[in-house]
Amino acid sequence: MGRKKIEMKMVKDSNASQVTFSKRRNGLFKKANELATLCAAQVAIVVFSPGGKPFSFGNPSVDAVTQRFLNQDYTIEVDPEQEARVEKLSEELNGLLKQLHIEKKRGKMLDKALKESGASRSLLNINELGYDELVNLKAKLEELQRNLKGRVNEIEASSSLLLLKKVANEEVDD
Amino acid sequence: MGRKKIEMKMVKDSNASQVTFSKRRNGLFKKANELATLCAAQVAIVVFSPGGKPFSFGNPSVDAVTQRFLNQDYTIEVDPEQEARVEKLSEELNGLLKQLHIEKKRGKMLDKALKESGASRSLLNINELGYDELVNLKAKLEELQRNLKGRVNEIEASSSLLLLKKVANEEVDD
DNA sequence: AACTATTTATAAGA
DNA sequence: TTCTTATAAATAGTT
Repeated sequence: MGRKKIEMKMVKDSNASQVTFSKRRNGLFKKANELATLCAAQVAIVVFSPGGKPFSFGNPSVDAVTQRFLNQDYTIEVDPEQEARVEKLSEELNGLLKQLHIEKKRGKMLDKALKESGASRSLLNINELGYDELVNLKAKLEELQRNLKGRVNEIEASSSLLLLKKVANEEVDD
Repeated sequence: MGRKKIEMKMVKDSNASQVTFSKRRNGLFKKANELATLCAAQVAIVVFSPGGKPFSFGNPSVDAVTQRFLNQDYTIEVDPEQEARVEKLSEELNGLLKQLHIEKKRGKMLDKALKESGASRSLLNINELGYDELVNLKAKLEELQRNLKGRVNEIEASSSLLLLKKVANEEVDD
């Protein structure tokens, strides 16, 4: 759909391919969003770029759709040995969760203390910054934002697909 | 893209909606296929129709994309020791999921054969004995998944705090 | 299911 | 990267 018709299956030079990927990924996600909005459907998409970076779209969320897949479950055959391993894994994960919880609390306390002691001072400092310094700070914040956004995408996609994997093995059709 | 422009978010009469859903789902999957073919990208899509029926698209397969996601490193600023443990747990879980899938397929085949033979389910000792255990395992896996999801959330929250703190510090330093 | 009138997506180009 | 534009492709309403 453009200046010329393109044939399928070409691995153009990586530069142009990157542009095409970016455009078409946006298009795909837009279509998915329209499908969800227009038809009250639930949609989850995960894409790996040629460079290996993950992207995801979900309505209401990748996770929600995933959960729904999980719940339309089938009978499962059990192996007692497996059951024991799963139990062990659960315990280990619980242990990790406790540690993480502790660390998280510690981080929050530090953050809170930081804000209380230095918040107003920081604002004053910002006012005293020169133009170049402000530009610098802005760039840093933007980079931070991009990094965090990408991170969140990856985390969501990873955890969601962990759930998806069990059930989405065969393609379903009318 | 049609006779008239349509506004987003309308729950038309269920009949027309069904047609729209079908058309657009096909379009979405086609786009996904083009993206995968053209850009050597991997794509996985799952859709629930308004009627609640599941559809999926995958290239090279939903399962393959899923596997790749699983093998990704999505930890952030965790201490190395924990990171190693989580990695190990992920691998173990991955293995369990594989086995689970195999067992699930076997269960389906057995079930199908059973129905075709017309035999009563209660006559199948092995299957019947395993049922409670199967339910048990299913519940445990779901719990495990919830735990893992919670852990990812915590990692995300922790990293956010760390990053915010870092910026605040840089801010003061400047 | 097919058929168009239109809208939308996008390949190239800037 | 972002925008512009010519054209291909998707699709809403119709038959």
